[in-house]
Amino acid sequence: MTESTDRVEKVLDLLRESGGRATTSRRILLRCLFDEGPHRTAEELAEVVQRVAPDVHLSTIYRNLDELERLGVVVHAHLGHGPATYHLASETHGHLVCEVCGGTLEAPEAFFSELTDAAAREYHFVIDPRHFAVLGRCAVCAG
Amino acid sequence: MTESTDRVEKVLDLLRESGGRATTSRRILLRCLFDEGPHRTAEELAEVVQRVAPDVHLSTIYRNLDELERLGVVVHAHLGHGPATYHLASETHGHLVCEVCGGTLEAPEAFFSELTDAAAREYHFVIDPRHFAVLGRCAVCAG
DNA sequence: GCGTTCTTGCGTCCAGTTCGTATTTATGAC
DNA sequence: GTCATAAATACGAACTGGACGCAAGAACGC
Repeated sequence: MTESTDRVEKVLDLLRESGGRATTSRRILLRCLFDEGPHRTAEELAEVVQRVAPDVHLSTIYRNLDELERLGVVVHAHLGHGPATYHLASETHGHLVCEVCGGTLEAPEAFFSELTDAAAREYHFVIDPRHFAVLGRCAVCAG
Repeated sequence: MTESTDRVEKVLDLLRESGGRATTSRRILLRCLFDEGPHRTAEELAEVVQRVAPDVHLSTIYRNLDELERLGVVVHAHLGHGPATYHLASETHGHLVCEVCGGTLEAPEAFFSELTDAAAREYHFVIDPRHFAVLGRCAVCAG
């Protein structure tokens, strides 16, 4: 608990350094991001935040997530259809998402390195495997 | 023109075979799909169709695209943010989409084969590289 | 032709997200 | 501590992309 509080305050310092302010809703949101698992949608985060501070509005969550993303603290990813999910930038990875059951597999960035290299070589294109999921069928649904 | 008319009629035959009907709006939509370039959004297609038949409703476009997809004539792909794009199933390929400028590169399915193989090997996951784009930065925007 | 069934147009509704605005709040200067 | 000021907030409304229900219209088999 104390550890995640430390990390929260570190990010708030970062916010202040860039002209932002350390507000209650940001503190709670950050706590949730550090304590809860990854792949949280804005709505899910809002729900958790609102258990502590019911007045925090969903649009505040969105704006704070935007701000945190601009600071490089969180990133969002689109895992197929449906809402975007947010997680800490320090925990990035690629995603394999099943089109049938919606299950997601996390794959290390290294898993995409061959494709990334090929894209750079053949198209001078720098792939970011984190922002969008790679879709397909999982072991169960493909069988 | 005559050639694409032939192709349109062939699809309409397919529709009839599966219990569907050959309607004016479907004829025009198919004409657009064959004549216009790929990567058309439903809205763009609606605009083109409506130049010929202004009464065709956007929801009709959606429904017909769904139906054509069920028949395997067209497929849709999500190229990053924004609306889905539709193109002929015979012209499938993967997409590399630039997050900065929005430009899209088409890559043959073979380009993804190593990743596809690795996913099958390591995760028993069957990748479909066509449905969602791979995001990143194009040569210009990465430079 | 004629009835059946499919399709269409229209309006409405939905999720996910963004935006405008008046009000509140954190922060630095005193 | 107090105060001015700029930043953030709550709230609601708007917006985009798309799905849906329904009554009216159009294709098709006979």
